[in-house]
Amino acid sequence: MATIRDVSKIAGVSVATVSRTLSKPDKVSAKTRKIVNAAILETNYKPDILARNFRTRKSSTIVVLVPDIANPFFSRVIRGIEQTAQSLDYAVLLGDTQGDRGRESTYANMVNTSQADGIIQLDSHNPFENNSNVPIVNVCDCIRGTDMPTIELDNAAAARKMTDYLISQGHKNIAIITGTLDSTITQDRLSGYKEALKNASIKFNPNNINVGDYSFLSGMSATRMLMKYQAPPTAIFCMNDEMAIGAIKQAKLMGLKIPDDISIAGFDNISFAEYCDPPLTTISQPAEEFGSKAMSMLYRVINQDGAIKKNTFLDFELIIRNSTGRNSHD
Amino acid sequence: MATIRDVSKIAGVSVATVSRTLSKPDKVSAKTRKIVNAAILETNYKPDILARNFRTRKSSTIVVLVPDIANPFFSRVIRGIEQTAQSLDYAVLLGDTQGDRGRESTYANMVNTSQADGIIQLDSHNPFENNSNVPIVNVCDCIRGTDMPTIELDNAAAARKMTDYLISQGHKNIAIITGTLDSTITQDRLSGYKEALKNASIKFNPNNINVGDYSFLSGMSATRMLMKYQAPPTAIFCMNDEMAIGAIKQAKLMGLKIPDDISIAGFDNISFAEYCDPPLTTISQPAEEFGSKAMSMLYRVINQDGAIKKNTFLDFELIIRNSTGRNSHD
DNA sequence: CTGAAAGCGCTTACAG
DNA sequence: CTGAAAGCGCTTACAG
Repeated sequence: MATIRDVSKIAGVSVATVSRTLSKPDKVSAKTRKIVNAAILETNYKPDILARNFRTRKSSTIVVLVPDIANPFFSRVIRGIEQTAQSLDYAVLLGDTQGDRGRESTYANMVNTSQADGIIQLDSHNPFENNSNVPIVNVCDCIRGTDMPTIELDNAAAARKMTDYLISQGHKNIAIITGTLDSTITQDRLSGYKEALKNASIKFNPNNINVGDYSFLSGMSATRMLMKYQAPPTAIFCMNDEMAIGAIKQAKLMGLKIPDDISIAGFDNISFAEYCDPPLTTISQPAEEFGSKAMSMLYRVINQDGAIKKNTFLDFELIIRNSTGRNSHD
Repeated sequence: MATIRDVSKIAGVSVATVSRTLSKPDKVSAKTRKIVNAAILETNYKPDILARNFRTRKSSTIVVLVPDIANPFFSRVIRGIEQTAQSLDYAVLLGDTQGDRGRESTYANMVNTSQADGIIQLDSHNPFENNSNVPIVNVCDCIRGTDMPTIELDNAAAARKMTDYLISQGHKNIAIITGTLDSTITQDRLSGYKEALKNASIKFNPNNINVGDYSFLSGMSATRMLMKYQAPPTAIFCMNDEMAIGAIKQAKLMGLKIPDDISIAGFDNISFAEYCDPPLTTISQPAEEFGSKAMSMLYRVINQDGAIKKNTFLDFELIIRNSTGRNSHD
């Protein structure tokens, strides 16, 4: 590969001039620029970005910590991150952590070794033990009480909206299948559910809370348990669409009609929500926008360029489809 | 951040010795090692990997070119890449190309600028105009007639197996909904389908080929057209699961019973295949293994360490579920 | 507008 | 086993 030195020799100028022609062309005379550009073409010179990054002490790379890249919601968030990173000339390193703290800190540490300039964390952990001054943005599932800027949904409000809707359909015995309990998202959605019940003066029944883990299978097994109660719920609100799809499958296996016998709702509005049978009532989240906003925010944090908003909330939408309907049990 | 210089001063040794303590500890006396390690601890020194990469002329980073990260099959492949990359101490840069050649070559060019050591390409394009000597592995959707090592399925054999199975169920009028025609995968699966018909002495009907684009919607619209024929097909083989799920939705909308009125099969065995209604008959592909094998192969190419196999074929499996059944039309 | 020079933080032959 | 020194390919104050 040709280096800047090769170009400078052929052009008969200093390496400084070649460098300037590339980075600050207005500081170079038109004539010199022409000569240099010709030499660049001739040598097929491509600047060594690794060397440049090393010299300028910035990698123009960010790392995204994601619990599971194969999750259909996260993969859309990452698509949003990636698109915006491209337009800002940042490269995106993938840190699939599988929820493992060790992997998280390994990846997060890439900032300390100059391999990345900042971090986008999609999980509700702080990858650093104490508040460091590493640029980091927390998106989707956000920790409370840290200095990290967050981009999130008002998950309590969204869960309240869904629960309100189910109540409006005449449901009183409404179960909820939660995600893993250590996640902020789970906690917020749970409190939104409880609030809605309270506002409607419906007594909260602890048996109606079933802990899942955001997987299809946990949606199935939770539903199996719930439907064995003496007074089974007439509606089940699942904290994500996968669990709701699992719940639908289980309900059908038990011979139940949806939504006549049981209403089932999800959260996320993944693309399959529209294609399952019946189509899923759910909360739509702007997945790509989460990614895009997170990347823009991280850019501002890294480059101290623009206002840093501590907490950003994006809009959600209740999508009513046919997996839910009026309570026909009483 | 502490540098190697800081450590060397505190330890009272040269920077060379600090460097060796980290990279070739057996070349350093136990006593010196102890002193150096203490100094490293004291200063909380983290080697600057960017500087190291620059110095050693390798980035220990690879870039993966993927048409769409949000595709549930690709995201599993990437998970496989990422896991293996981790164990080989490589970082993974994400290149979501959206099928755009310009983006592909931008990302591929990162190897020429020292930002990456090699490329995994998930699409059937050569990102370089002419055969370059850039380390690259082509996986899943592979180009014919290049020097790139490929890791793929025998897609023709897999499509033949599915078609054979449908024929064995008494189907003769079997339609196929293809992916985009410029993809090698599409071509291979199409020829497998044709071969199977030929082997069974079933006359191939060009009207039974409907071109889709691997999306739900194209599965729906293709099915709408196919079912309007005077003699509509009794089975539809879709080249991926999304189109099959779209086809199922459309068939239901038209009041058809699956599989009684129409058998529908997919390809990929994404996680939703098991949860749609009826569960989808499909071809299972080892998505993670594709990624993992691709990464191992790329490692060997980059480091010229181990045998390079030009074409690797992984195993597929026919998964029979309830979206297909015996032809009950004649 | 241009060039000479320093230097980013490492690694690694080379000499001892 | 250890150190002094060169150098990876750039960028950027500084001087002119």
